[in-house]
Amino acid sequence: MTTRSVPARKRTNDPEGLRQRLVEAAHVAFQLKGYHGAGIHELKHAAGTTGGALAHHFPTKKALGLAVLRDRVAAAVERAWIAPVRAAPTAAAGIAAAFAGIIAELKRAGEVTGCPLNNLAIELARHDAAFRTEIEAVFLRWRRAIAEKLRQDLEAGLIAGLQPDAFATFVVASYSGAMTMAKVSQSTVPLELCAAELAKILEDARRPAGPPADTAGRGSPQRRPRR
Amino acid sequence: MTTRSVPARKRTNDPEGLRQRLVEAAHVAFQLKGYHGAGIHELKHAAGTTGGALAHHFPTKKALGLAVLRDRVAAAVERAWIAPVRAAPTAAAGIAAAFAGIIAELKRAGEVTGCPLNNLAIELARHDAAFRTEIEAVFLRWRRAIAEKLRQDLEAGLIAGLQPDAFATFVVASYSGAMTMAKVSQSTVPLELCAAELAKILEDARRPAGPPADTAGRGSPQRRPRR
DNA sequence: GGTAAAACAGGACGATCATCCTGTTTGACA
DNA sequence: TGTCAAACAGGATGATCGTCCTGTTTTACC
Repeated sequence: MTTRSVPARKRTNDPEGLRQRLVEAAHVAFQLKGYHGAGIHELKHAAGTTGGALAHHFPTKKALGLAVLRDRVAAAVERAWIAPVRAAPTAAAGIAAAFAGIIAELKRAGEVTGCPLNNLAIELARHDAAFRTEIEAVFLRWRRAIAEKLRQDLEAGLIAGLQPDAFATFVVASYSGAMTMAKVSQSTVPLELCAAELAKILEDARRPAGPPADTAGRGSPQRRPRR
Repeated sequence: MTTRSVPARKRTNDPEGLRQRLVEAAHVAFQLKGYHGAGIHELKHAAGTTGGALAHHFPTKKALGLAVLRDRVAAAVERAWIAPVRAAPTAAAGIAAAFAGIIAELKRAGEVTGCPLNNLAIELARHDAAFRTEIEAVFLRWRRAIAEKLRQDLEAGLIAGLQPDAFATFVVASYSGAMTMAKVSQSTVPLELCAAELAKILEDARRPAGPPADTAGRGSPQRRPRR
């Protein structure tokens, strides 16, 4: 226990806290202005720190960008998509919940800054191999979570006639593209339209009542096999 | 007619040609490295010109960017999507043709640089109002072409149970998002999966034989009204 | 052929970019 | 309490950013 009666502290060393502030500031700035559009000076000013601290925690801008991807963007996808899908009773409910949550948040914010993963993906996928790998991993986890839920629904006999992996990719693609248009039009309408379309498709894939499917049994689904 | 027997020409004034070279170089560079990622020096070097010429044709980088959007990006969307959709017998065929053409071109190129409209949209939509307006206009024309074709199919009784405008937005969103994933994974697979999903959905919306629909007639479509 | 504007060349310009360097403060441990 | 590495401050650094300025060449028109 050091003498804590020192009159006034000039500085408080808080490496983890400052690191978080830097990553958060970068996350926000990248989301608003893009990776190349946001300058280092702006980032350290927003985080309330200086060049020395930034260099200590992140030697290069690339290191900071990777931290944003790993810590914030991956977490955002987890929070907005993976968790709702996993928690929902069905894939259809989970997808609807994810869309609804994001739309509600956008309306509350009053502006559309776009999907953080897509924003960085388009700007950095071809720019650097490390970024590309990291981004691809997040996309993969995202698709996997949806596909897994779809597989559960299929095995439970709740839906029929679709391939989990292909449809999961389709869902992510529809959402991503809708968010891009939402960003351009600064409106949630594209997201609402796409959510409705996906809901219709999943409704059509639903089985009538749903007696647990005889998984290995006869190959004839009860309703409209989608070829 | 001037004396054309001058020994050697040092320069050939070709304002329109140089302008095209500048716009083309910028289009390529923006596609590969993004708007902010591509520098002015790089652009004028690629176009084989100097600062004076660039300043003469485009006073600012923004002016050059807008020219790229109007001249090249809009044309790319027109060529890859609007024209195939208009030329096709049905919307389903047009959408399939657009996907197929783009996938074939990507395989020929051996790399995926992404949709030029999406690339610029995500980077510039929130950066500048002029860019946003221009990008939104291209998206609108794109969606309108698909919606128009869907409306024709509906009126011809070829399909039923979907809203043209909403579904057109859905198609553009699916493609855009799929292209983003294709860029990240450097693979055409996401595009192929999404094309197949859209084909399935449009197949399900197809009417059996297709006697020209009694447009204003009874409100009960022959097969599975999608609510 | 003379003239003026358009079409270019080529470099200067200040600002900002990301990174690095030196020096000071803090905190853990002996 | 003394020591030392980690954690920061703050500015220097060269490179590159986009823009602008001066001067020369070409072209259209009289």
